[in-house]
Amino acid sequence: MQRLTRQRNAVFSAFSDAGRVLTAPEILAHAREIVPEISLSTVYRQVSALLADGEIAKVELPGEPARYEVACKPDEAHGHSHHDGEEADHHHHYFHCSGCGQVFLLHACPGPMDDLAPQGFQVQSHEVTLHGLCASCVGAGGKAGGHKAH
Amino acid sequence: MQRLTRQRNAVFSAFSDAGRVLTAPEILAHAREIVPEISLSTVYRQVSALLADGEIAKVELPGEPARYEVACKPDEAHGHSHHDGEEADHHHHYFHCSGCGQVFLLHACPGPMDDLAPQGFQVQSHEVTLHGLCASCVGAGGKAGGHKAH
DNA sequence: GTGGATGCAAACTCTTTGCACCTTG
DNA sequence: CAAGGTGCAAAGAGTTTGCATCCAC
Repeated sequence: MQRLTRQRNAVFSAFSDAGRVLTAPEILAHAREIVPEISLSTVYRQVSALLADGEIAKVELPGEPARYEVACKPDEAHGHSHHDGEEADHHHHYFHCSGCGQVFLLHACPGPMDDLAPQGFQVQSHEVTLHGLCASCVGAGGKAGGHKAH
Repeated sequence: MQRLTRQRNAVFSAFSDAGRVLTAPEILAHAREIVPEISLSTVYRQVSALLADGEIAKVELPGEPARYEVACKPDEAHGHSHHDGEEADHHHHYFHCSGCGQVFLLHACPGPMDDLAPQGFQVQSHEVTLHGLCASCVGAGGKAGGHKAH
């Protein structure tokens, strides 16, 4: 179904290059280092395909454009070709640095928070976003809040 | 500075009418019940003014258009604007119902989560969003997903 | 009467889509 | 060669802004 175009490869390898959570324009920039003529439309189309394939996951933070990260597919390469519809656990939380604007994956979860909801409400999932300064920005002078690296 | 226009009044009373967290188009709909000729631009402009005045607060949830809620201003009118740092800011979390799409304010907070961040990161704030079914939608048969309350 | 507020339309950001052309298998 | 992907441009949602008009003060 999916053809192995240079563009598809470029989009996917953009994640390996950066190894972090990327916006569509950031993916475009990385992909253009490999295929300079690639367009933003193709990035979005390949991102959609990769999302459908479960290769990457969408990361939406409040007030931010969508980002994408490589999905953690525990044992997809182990010969288990039978892929059950939903990958059970894309349950991640994120840290948004107000210094450089980057988003980092957190490897911890505060656990279920069903008790925060009012009586009679049925909690199905939760999202946590942390804001602050990443290690680099703390080192670079702490109070540099707000200015974006460009 | 601010003139008491019918539109400003209509926008502000939209919140009293609904008493919940509203998107701009929802504010427009409520305001039009009072001032039918009001435009979406004016809603956005009045919302900006009300935000600047601290009358309302912006509520941004992942993957959702911005919403607005009346700000809790503890005792701003009493002349005592200085507080002990207890709840100077409106630190709220929200519940997003996947049934009716409404957003509800939560009155609890899981507390600081600085330990979720990697070493060297400086956590300044956190946001929590719960997803699930509100009491009405649970009562209405749970899987009523998608239909909006008019 | 004057200046801030309004309504309309255009602009802007982010994302999706229609269409003619090109590439992969 | 044909199915499918690509680039460009245009369309959409959500939000902001320029401008002539209007109305609260």
